[in-house]
Amino acid sequence: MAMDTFAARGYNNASLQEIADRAGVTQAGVLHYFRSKTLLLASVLQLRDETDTDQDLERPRGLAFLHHLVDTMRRNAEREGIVRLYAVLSAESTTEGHPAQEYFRERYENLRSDVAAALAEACELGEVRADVNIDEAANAIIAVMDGLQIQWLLAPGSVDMAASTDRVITALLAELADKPA
Amino acid sequence: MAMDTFAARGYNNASLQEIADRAGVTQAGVLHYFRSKTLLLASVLQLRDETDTDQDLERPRGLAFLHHLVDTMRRNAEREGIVRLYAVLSAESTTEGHPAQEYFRERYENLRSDVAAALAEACELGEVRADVNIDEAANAIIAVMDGLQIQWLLAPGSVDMAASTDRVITALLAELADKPA
DNA sequence: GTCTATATTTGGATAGAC
DNA sequence: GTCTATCCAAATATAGAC
Repeated sequence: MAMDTFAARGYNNASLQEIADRAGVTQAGVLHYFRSKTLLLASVLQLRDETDTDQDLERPRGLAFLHHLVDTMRRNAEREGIVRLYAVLSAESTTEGHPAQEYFRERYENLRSDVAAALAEACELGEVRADVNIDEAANAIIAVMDGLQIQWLLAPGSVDMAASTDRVITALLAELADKPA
Repeated sequence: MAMDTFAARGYNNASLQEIADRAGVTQAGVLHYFRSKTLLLASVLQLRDETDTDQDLERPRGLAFLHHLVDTMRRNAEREGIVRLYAVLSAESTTEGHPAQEYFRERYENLRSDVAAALAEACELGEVRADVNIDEAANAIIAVMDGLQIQWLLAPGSVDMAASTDRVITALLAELADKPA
C-alpha cells in the first residue's frame, strides 16, 4: 500500500519503486494505475478522508465533539502509521510547490471552523458573536494535537497525547466560560 | 545560504545544486567544505543553535521563561524562514533513518524539562513533586507552538501564534494553580 | 492490465586540474 | 580552496510487448 510508504518516508523521500514493492507490483504498474506520483498522493489522501468520514457519520456537537478529539488522539496512539502520515505530509506541504498544499490548507480551514463551532456550543455562546477568543482557542486545540504527534513519534514513552490534549481543552474551556461572566 | 534552501524545501527535497547556486559556488564546492549533505544539515542545525543561544545568555525562570516563549512566537511571525526550517525538519525527522532524528529527540527532551521546570517554578510547587500534570502541561505548551507554526505557514492571516500560545499557557497555569489548592 | 525495457533527468559524490 | 569533468545510482515517466 502506498499509504504505508508515504507514512514511513514522507512524500519527497518515498519512491514509486518502494511503493510498488510493497504492493507486489512493478513500478510501471503503479504508474499505469495512477498517472503520476502527485496523483497517487492525492488518491491516498482522498482514500483516507473517505475511510475516516465513514466512521463518523454525524458530527457530534459541542462538548461531545471536543471529547471526540481526545478519543481520536487516544486511538492514534495505536496507529503510528497514520499519525506519521499526517504529521510529515502536513509539514512538508508548507514547502514551495508541494502537491498537498491546497489539501492541507482546506483541511485546516475546515478543522478551525468545526472546532470553533464546538467551542461556542460548549460555552453556550450560541452564534451571538464571532469571538476572537474562540478562534484563538480553536487554533490552539488543533495545534496541540499536531504538535503532540511529532513529539510522540520521536519519543512515544514521554508523551501522552490524549491526556495532554484533554488538559488543554479543559483549561481553555474554563477560561472561556470564566471571562465573559 | 544552505539554511534558506532547507527551509524552503526541507531536507529531502533540497538539492546541493540549489544550495550551491544560492551561495554563489558550485555544487562540488559545497561538498568540498561539508563532506556530505548529511554533515551540511548538521552544520546548519548547529549554527542555528549557536546563534540562538548567544541571544539568551541566561535562561529566565518561572513565569519569565513562559513569557519568553510567547515573545519568541511573536518574533517568529517575522521570521518565516526559520519557522519553516524547524517545522519541516522536525516532522521529517520522524521518518526512518532521517539524519536529524537524534538532534530533534534531544531538543525536545531539553525543551520538555525546561518548560516543566518553569511551570513548577511559576506555580511555586518547588521541586517537591514530579507532578504528572506538570509534564502533561509542558508537553502541551511545546506542542501548541509547533502546531501553530504549521497552521501559520499555510495560512498566516488565520493564525495569531503569540496570542494562541499565550492563551494556552495562561489557561494551563490557572488549572495548575487551582487543582492543588 | 501488468509486464520488460528504456528514455530522461537529477541527485550525491569523487578525481584531478588550476 | 574552488573549479571542471565525470561517475554512479536512483528517480519519474513512457513505449510497447504479452
